[in-house]
Amino acid sequence: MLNTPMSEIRSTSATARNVSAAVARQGKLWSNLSEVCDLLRIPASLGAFQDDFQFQHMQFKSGQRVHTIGQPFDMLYIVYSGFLKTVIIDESGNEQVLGFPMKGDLFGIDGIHGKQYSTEAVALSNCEIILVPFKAFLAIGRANAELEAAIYGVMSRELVREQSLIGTLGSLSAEARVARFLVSLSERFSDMGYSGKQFNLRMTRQEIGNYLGLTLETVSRTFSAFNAVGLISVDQRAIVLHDIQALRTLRRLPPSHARAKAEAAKALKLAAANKEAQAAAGAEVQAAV
Amino acid sequence: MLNTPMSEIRSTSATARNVSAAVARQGKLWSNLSEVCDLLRIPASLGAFQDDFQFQHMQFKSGQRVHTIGQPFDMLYIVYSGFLKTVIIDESGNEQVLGFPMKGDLFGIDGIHGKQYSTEAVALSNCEIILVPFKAFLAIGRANAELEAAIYGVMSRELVREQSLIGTLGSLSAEARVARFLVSLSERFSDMGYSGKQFNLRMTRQEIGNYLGLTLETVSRTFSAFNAVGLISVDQRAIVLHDIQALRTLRRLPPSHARAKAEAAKALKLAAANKEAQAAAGAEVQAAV
DNA sequence: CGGTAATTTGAATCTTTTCAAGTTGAGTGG
DNA sequence: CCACTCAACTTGAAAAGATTCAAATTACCG
Repeated sequence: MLNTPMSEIRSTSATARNVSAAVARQGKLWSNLSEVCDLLRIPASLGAFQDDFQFQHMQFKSGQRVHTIGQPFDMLYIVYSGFLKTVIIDESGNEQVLGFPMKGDLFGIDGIHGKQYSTEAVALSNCEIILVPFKAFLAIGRANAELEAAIYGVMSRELVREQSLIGTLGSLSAEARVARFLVSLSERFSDMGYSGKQFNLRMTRQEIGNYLGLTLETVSRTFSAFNAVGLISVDQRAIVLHDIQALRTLRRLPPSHARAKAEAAKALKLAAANKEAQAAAGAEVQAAV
Repeated sequence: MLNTPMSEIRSTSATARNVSAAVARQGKLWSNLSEVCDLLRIPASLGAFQDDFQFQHMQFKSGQRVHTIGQPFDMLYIVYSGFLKTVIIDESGNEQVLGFPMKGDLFGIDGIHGKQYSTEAVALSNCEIILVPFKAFLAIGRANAELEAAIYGVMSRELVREQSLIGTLGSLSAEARVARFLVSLSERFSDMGYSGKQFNLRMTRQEIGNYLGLTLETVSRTFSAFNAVGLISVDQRAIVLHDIQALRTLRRLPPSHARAKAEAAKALKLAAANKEAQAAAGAEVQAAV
């Protein structure tokens, strides 16, 4: 089930298709300022008239690193296409996933302070990345005051995103973390023009668990539990969200013995009654405390 | 024990004392740009010659809010003196502490994106805060290119600080979290010119626990355990760090039954032998995995 | 000096992790 | 094209770690 590749769901514009074709041929491309602003979700009007700035693209194969920890900082990066993860590595070599940058996301900001990157960005798929030399980045702000305010806004957005992750790690159960992770992915896919209801995960259970402060087994079990109560369908990397609102506010699933009772009740009845039991199990999902 | 008030440990400069006196009289004061740069740890040379910018101070009593969630954004804030906490509040009213701003820290950045604050800043003691209108903040950057780069650096620093918190929440045991929290406080106090070895906590166990993703009981127990093995001394809010390096790299304390055995051994012997057992328990602290 | 908030500590419980084993799936070479 | 292999994933059972609930003690504010 659910093996539809992402590319078939994608709502590709004519421009995007031409661009992809071009990339496939030359593996290289440039973006102008207004395209970059558009990607970063900065009101287009601000950067529309500036064509002095051109930004080079660069291709990365799955597994390649865009930048590594300790590497001298001189670039910011914007995802043009593909999926990545950013990680920090502590003194004993343990990774901590900080985020999963995708189309329109800016990364590398951590390098400004300290003049070297404190994180590592790894491509999870083949990626096309826009290179933004920090010097150019500064020059843009100087050239246009409104744009500069918008740039601060983009950095602030990153900060808020991280704060939200802190909130997730600091106070939610495993189930709530996984649920919100799925909702957050859903929203980002929607923004990108993909389906927010069904999509393929681009990262492993290990990476998800690491990101959420859980083990891969807990992530797997939680997916299975959500699947069992009908909140989602999972098959490996393929996900379908059946009740986004429930996922959004979920705090805990009913304890498994209660679910087992529900299962038992379901088993006693037959086909027709079956559906009602399913619905009941779904309704039993707890929301706020 | 350890009731020395912070003010006695403080190494107060002549300027700072005059300033404090002035504040006590008028409850109001202005800072110029070079003073602000100094506070933010921006190389002094950059802002030294600019006297066009003046920033107003404002007093907050313990418990007062500097800004609240949803409030329209138009200011950034720099701590001149005192201690605060910043929190987010989720849809069901639960707080999550994000940080404890103190002297020299910039906060309010989260408000830039979205034009309203997404966090709340609460004074934990009487505070003096420098108000930096965002317009002025932008103007500073425009007036001086080098300064602008430094400003981005300060924002980047905040981002890195949050990433480090994410790493802590995502992968460390309760004991390691508390240990690193103490080390981090120690370093900040040192930077401020206070003692990094002994200090008073400005926040409750509840607030520490919330910040670290733990319950207040776990924090209290962990303090007690560190105290028992001689890593620190605790008495209410008063803390003495006896082995900062051990705290920095600590992953787990030996299981309590092992410590109990050590205690038993200690009980059998007497005064002189006592000290050796203590040392042994200290040495037993595990570091890397 | 009384009253409330903060802290400590114990015991039981619950969640998540750890360890272990088996399954599935994609890619590779014969 | 199929067997083989490795990584990813799933699931179970036991163990560990942290939380919850409860009670007692200690500070601190007015």
